[in-house]
Amino acid sequence: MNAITKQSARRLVTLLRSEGPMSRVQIASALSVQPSTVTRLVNELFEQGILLQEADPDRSGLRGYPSKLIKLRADSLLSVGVFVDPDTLFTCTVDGHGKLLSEDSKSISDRNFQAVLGDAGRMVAQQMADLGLDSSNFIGCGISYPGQHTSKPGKVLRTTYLSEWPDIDARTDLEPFFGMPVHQLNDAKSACLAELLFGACRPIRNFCYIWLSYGIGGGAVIDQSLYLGRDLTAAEYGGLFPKSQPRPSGQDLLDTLAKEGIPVARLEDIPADVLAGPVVRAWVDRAIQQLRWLSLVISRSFAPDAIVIGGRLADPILNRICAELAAMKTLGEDFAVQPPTFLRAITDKKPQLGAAALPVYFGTNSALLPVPPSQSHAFDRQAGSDDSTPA
Amino acid sequence: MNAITKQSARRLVTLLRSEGPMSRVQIASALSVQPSTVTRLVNELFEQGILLQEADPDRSGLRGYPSKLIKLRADSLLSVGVFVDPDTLFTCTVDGHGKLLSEDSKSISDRNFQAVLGDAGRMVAQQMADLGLDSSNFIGCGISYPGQHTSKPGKVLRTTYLSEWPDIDARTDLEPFFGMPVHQLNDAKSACLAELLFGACRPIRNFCYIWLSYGIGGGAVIDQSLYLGRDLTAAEYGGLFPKSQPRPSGQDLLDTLAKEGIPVARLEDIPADVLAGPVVRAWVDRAIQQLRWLSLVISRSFAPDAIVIGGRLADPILNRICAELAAMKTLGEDFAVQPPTFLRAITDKKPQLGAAALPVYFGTNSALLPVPPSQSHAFDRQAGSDDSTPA
DNA sequence: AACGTTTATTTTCGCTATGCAAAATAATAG
DNA sequence: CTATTATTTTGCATAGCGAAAATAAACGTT
Repeated sequence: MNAITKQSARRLVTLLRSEGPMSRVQIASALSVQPSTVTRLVNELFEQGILLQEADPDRSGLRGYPSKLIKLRADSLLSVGVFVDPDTLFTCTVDGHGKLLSEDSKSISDRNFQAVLGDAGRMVAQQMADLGLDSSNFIGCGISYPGQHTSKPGKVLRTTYLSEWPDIDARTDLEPFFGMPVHQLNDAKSACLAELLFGACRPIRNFCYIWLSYGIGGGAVIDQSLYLGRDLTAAEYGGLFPKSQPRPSGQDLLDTLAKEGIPVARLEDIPADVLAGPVVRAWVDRAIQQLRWLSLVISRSFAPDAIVIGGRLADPILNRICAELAAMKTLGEDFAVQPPTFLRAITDKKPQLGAAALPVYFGTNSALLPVPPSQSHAFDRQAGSDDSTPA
Repeated sequence: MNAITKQSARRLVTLLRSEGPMSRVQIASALSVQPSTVTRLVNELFEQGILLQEADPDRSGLRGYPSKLIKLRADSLLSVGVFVDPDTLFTCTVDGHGKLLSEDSKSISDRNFQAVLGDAGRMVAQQMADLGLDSSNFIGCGISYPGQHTSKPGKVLRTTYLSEWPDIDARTDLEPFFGMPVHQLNDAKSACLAELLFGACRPIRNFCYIWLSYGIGGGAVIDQSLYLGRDLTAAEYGGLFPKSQPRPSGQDLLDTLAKEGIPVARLEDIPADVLAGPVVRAWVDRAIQQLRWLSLVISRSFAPDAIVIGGRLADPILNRICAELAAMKTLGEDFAVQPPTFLRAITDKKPQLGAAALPVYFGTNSALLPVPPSQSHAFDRQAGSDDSTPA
């Protein structure tokens, strides 16, 4: 009874997530539908427990029927996120606003598929029980891990660490572990969705996400919808930086540090003094030049409103990269139009959030385009018609 | 009475243009609607003179109700195209299959806006009269010329040659000259649409077009819809090749020839022996390397099914570029997925066709996505619902 | 060769969901 | 108490669906 199936209801939820609470009239205008349609949709979503209304503080004291603000109910659209780091398993539950209700982690001793997923299922079950909830309260579970998508549709990612994992079909292979619908995408695209649904990109219609982790990934959102491209390989920016060359990836940074006699195992373990030191500084300087070039490429191909920087690289590094890119007057010659805005991701340090965003996205999102085609030239003319003949 | 307003009707026309003639059942399956819906839509479009049906030759000799193929009526959806070269004005009328019904050209003596558009209007009126038609038989007029789109919405392109032209609003400033709806896009994006509607890209859902003319432009089609990006600047690939450096543009080729003592005024005027000679060969060799890099960029950002090469560069040059790109085993390191197909455009030598494609596109096209969101996980569960309470 | 059978496709029919325009309603300011 | 404004309701039109019926060929049987 509660899956959001109507296209317009999905557009409504997507709009509210993007713009925040709005009145019915504003919604109607934004979706290009009648206010009455909004009222009907909103009433249905009230009954499904997805929306709430509250008094509009901005309008108190003004004339007219007091508008009420329609907004997403925080405690609805609960979802589960599972992020599989090569070494650690992260799980969480989140509400529809992306607030963590619970989280847990466990180091991975046995990378066997059954073992990891079995652990994940048990961790999730425990968290649900602790919250007094069960799987029927959740819209689904998202699973993400680093890797590249391959051409096998519905199958899992290629990834070096988990290469012994079988080809996985989300529906048949993963759902038994969780008892709810399961969705999966790689770490970068999941993080991109977290930023879209819960993070800094909520109000941005078109953006590209540059994900700087151990590897380099990305995502592209067009009109509040993830654009995946052929074989889900759109915005795989890592492929633009050959692994044989210096590249702005976390692994490259760790390798650089090791070569300089500062061996560090994980990105999180880089000490603060090293982060502030000359080796990291020089590495970031070079990375910024490479990412400036990437930003130019993105601007000239996708022309997004914003380019978003996020990943598991240390915050000081990503902050500096973002700030310096944003400060650049131009990304290249002959820029006839404004360069895009640069934004710093805010959900990237919790990769489980990305996973948890998947069920929310696939269960509620819809392109925010007006449904009726633009009739800017609705002339009523057509060759071959016999309308000219009077009846 | 005849504008195609229904979303599903537009999807149907878009599908038929993409796939060619199909039976009603095939259409229903492709659009994810019921056969009865297709029958109703098809009947409406028969009455509007847009579709025809014919016997299905493949099915003769088989049991069962003989399916009939539904197809676009060639003599419907007539449109007018106006291409403004800096030196020459090209006009044409085309049918819905992109067949030229008439064409005309006139060298531009006075680049004044009123003068050029006045000439265009008169040329078009003459062609319509010669065909025994008038503006009511046409769905609209497209205007295109070289230049870059700017951030002014609905306004005209920036272009060096026509820089004295005023900001133009298609509806108010251009329609009076033609007495029908007018649409405009720059030369590259118009050519991209011609290829989508009339040319080699009809069956391709996602592709990127590389337009090599005096300048370098491009277009990106996602799900049979033109993706424009912010300020219509998506896929403006020229911006990836600084004008201060050698670049794969026609102007660069002419400059190169001039430097070698072979001055040529226009791309069409390069003699065959020069085209086959060493200067052009060397230039093309370098252009191919640059375009290989561009193709890598496109593959990693858009991940299209195909990359299409077209433009006003001489056919031997474009043919060689396309063939050599297609023959490359890989565009870069670490290609986990197939590189895209390379296609040679077939409508690029008639830039008026691009202009004429605009009214057809804006009047009939629609994204080919299924209208209902994919319900691969149509579980009916939702936190906060009171459905658990028995009535 | 005639005629019923099989098969695939198309159409008809009744119903539901969606959406729109106009009227009614509710709250507030003056 | 009236004007203003935003929302909701009402009545109607359209789009799309599922199921059943109708249709058009070819096959099999006599």
